Amino acid sequence: MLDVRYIAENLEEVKTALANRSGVYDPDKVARLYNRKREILKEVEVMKATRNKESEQIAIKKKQKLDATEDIKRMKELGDKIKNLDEELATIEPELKEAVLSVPNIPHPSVPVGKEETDNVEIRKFSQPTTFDFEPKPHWEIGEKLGIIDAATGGKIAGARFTVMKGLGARLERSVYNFMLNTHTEAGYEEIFPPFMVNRESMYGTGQLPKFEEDAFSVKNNGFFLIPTAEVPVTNMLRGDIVDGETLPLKYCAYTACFRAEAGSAGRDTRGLIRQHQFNKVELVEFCKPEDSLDELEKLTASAENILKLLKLPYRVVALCTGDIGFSSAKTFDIEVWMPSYNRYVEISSCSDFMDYQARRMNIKYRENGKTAFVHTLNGSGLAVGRTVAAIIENYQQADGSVKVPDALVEYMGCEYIGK
RNA sequence: GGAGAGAUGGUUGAGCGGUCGAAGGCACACGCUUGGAAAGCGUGCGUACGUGAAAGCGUACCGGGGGUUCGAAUCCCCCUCUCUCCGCCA
Repeated sequence: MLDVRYIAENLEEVKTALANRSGVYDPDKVARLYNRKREILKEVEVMKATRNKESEQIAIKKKQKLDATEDIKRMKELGDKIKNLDEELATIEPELKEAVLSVPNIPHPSVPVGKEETDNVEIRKFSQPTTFDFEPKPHWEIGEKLGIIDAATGGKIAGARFTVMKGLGARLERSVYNFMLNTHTEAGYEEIFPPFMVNRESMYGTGQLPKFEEDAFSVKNNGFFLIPTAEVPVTNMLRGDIVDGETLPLKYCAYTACFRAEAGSAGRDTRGLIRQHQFNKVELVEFCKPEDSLDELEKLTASAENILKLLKLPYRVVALCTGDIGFSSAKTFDIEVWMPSYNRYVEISSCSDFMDYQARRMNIKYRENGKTAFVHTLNGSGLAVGRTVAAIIENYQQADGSVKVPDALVEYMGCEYIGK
């Protein structure tokens, strides 16, 4: 969330900065409620100061066995007034909180201005779209034929958007995330294996709640949520903490399964591994000092890109425009891998700098030279495993229906081809 | 799931309804001392909001929420979490 006071005191500036954002939010309401809260606080704090002082006097009188009934009566009246004001505060505060939580992050000035996906800007490209001297097939057909992707059984035992990976398919899945974790830990990210379920507070912390509750799966008998991304448990590890500035940046990588209801995606990407209710992902999460965050975003994006480079998969990096960046993000790069069956680039990672937006919401600070300040948080997929597997199968497919194993994965797979 | 115990600052650990934002120890920071260190001594050491140029001052916070009271870390109620024992389980 943004700083409430900043919104109230720089209302026009905030509105201008958010002008190119999509969504509904009401900074005016934030300012109005904040100003009212301030008025009440001013009034009630003076009253409380009086009460505290006089109550002390009552204590002294009582100790001296003097009569204090008059003072007690006065304080009782004051107490009622305080109670009334406190009650008004108690109604304003949740409203204010809700209002400020609904205001999205301010895009960084370097973010391209635009309304939608088509206004995103390609930043760089690695390699060229794969060419074939035969008619390439989509990964779900290749996978089914090789007996490594079984959508039908997934549907039988769970439902639509669930898949069973078998044999070398299951091994490919495992190889890919092991390869990712090894690569990232060698690059200095600390490996985390978090819970796949989290409590409600954690979902609020990273912003999945309250706005996007329908996108998440929840567990009926205890109120937990299945994590939609490792960002949720890993970022929340530091919720409410003040860390020593010298430990920054803190860089984590985590493999988890991810669970998404995919509400509102009916009919989209119904075949293959692109859009599942459960998928594997390796996530990169970082906490750093404010002055470093834009550089760190570049590095984090490079770390994610490195996986595709090592796998020799063609990709491009896109800077999302103001209308397309996520709600909490100040700046986002998407990494898109070439997917022959789609005949276009498909998102495989989204790397975002949230600045202090998440940190303020989660109250994560660092201390340096005796002062505390909010950290900056960043995260990015490094990468989505299912989509990587799909991209490997499609880009490495051979004329005979087999799939060549990328050089970087041969040692993990223990073979050079799937289906030979 | 059953029974019991507990939750206080970075940590440990006191705290009779009143001068308690909270003793003491440890850790940490600075200074003195020293050739240098250790020890010793001294000083400092929570967060947020508000106000102020600053020092400071005000308010709130002792797991979370509610209540009693002129006044709550302390009393009452609800919730959450942790620990011990039992059961079950990987």
